Amino acid sequence: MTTPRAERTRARLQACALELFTAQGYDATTVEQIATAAGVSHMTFFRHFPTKESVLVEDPYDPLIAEAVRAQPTDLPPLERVRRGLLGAWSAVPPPVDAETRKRVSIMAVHPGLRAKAWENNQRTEQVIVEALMAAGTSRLEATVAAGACLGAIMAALVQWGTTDDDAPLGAYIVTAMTQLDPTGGPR
Amino acid sequence: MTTPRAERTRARLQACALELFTAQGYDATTVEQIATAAGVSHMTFFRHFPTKESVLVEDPYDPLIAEAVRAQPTDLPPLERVRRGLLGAWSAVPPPVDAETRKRVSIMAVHPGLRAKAWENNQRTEQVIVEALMAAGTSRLEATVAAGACLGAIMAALVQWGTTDDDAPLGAYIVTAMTQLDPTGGPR
DNA sequence: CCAGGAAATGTTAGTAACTAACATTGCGTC
DNA sequence: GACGCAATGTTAGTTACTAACATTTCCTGG
Repeated sequence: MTTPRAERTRARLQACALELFTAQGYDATTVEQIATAAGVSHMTFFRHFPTKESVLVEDPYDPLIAEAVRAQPTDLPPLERVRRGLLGAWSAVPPPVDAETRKRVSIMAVHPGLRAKAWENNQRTEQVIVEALMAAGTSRLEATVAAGACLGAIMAALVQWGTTDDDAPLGAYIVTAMTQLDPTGGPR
Repeated sequence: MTTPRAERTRARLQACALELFTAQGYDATTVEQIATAAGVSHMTFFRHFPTKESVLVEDPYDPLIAEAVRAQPTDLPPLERVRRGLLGAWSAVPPPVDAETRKRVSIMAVHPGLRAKAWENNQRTEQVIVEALMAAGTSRLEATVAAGACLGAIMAALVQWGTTDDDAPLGAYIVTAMTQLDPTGGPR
């Protein structure tokens, strides 16, 4: 039900923000500047994005991931279920990764504060995975640890992908990360 | 070389902060209030702690961890080296965990923003582990993923310990977390 | 005991990310 | 073309944090 006008200003804000961030750096860019560049006031910015960082992130894949984890056979250990679930979710519905995505990740990857904020998002994903596991009888501690480990690994891979020059696809990094958590050592 | 006077005000600030946080919540407590409670100005607060959150955290164990990881046999896979290193560092020099520590962790555990900030600290630890692994010839990607996975698991265990009522020692949670990453399934 | 100097703290003024309350403008519908 | 609601603007705050400079406190040597 989002109005087309709102959607346009939202996109404009995102584009201007990305441009300014790459041009002069994240910290050196103020919300006021972004808003002005997009032709709106700073209040409008905050109506579309709750925080300055949120203009860089968006990640509506949580339900998908939860489903993929839930679909794993319950006789596997929790860590393995999360590992296969994440891998499966990725290969089933690979999110679009374009040049803009890369730019966004790059900005985040080199900025400790932003990486931390990105982790805040991860926490929501973690919650979702934990619930999926607990629904199958796993204890909360085991579930949280399994989710934390896998997401920690994926986050690390994401940051690496964002800082390297090499133009391998993000998917390759994700697969590497998850394979490393394979107790069998995975395919060699 | 820290002067005794400075050390005392630092401690006073920490104590007052903890008290106010537990009494009225982290967000509802202003730095000004903490400073006033400690009998100093807000500038003094920031001279001792770079940010508001930093009054809750401190974690000078990075060198220890790096050493423990470095000491692992290099023919083990990276993840296993980190896993054993962290487990070893913990059992070798368990940090003092008192009621105050628990209070601090509790405050952090229920506050998403604070958890994210705590992750910012983790990143420094991650860096240290990555360097230790790379010194033994591991690729940066593999090293980062191994460190990210283990720290993600430990972080998850820490948060669980901070939110549960059960008074099991933190060490038990850490061991559980690391055991879950054991590819052999660990001791049953 | 007191003077000198450095470390710790205070004062003041400023920036930037947010928030709340209320006014205004644009845009589709009847 | 008026009406009504969503999107935006204005204004005035609060709070974390920084910089520059003034002041106090405390230790040390004479």
